[in-house]
Amino acid sequence: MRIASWNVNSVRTRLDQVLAWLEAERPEVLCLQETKVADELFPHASFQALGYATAISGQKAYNGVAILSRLPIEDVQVGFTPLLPQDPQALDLGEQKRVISAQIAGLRVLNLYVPNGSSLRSEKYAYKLEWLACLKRYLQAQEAIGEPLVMVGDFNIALEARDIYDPARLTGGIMASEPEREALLAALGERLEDGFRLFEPESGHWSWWDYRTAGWETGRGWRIDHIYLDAELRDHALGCTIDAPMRGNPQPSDHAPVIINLAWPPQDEGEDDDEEC
DNA sequence: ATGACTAGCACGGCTAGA
Repeated sequence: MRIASWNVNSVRTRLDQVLAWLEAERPEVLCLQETKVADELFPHASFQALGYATAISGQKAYNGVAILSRLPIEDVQVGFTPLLPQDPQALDLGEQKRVISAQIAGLRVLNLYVPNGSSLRSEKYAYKLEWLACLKRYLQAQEAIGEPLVMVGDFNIALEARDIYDPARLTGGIMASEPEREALLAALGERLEDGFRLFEPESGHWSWWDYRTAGWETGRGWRIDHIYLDAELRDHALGCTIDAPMRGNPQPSDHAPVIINLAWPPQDEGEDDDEEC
């Protein structure tokens, strides 16, 4: 099965592009970030017409996440609070709609829109670090449950020099500062690893290009959209790609889709695979 | 050093993104 992640920068503005991409690619699951729409205005019917069930957590104008799936969606959870019921910060952070998860094909699919942080001196940067600290607690609680985990989203962090077009200039700034990198690494722990880096060690692969600097036209990008796998799912990973050409569309999102291909559900490895003659 | 461009809200010029 294939699971994709795409920050669409408004699901309504991008609706035709998202529908066309779904028809062309037919992933089992697509996780959206920055849907920028209140739940009552989410375009459920357009996705259902293509065979995708929807689970959403949105708000007016900002943020918003959604899971679209051709496989049945079960046990949808919104925000951090379902796994951190006694955590007051988890409740406060839930005002911004950035977290949704669901059980699909026996997997826990967790879709995140990590705060950007704006600049290192901004209150939003402190919020980003608090949010990541809460994510760490959340993932510890999730690990205790024992479901296989795929964690996707817009992380708004480039973890390494090879994830930025000009690391010499940009390292240390927003999306590439040591505190936010450490906070994300602490949340990942020993458990979660970047699916893209299982297959591609080289630099030059980006998932976001700035509108303002004509980043796409000049090849200046960042790899800030990630798909993380636990050890069990790493054993089933077949490939991970970024559909960069989508950034070259007319009126594009500033992000491109990232797709992981998993050999899941696991096939029986026993001897009862005898075929009919 | 700063801004660029895009989207939402609402219809003028902000906020926010990254």
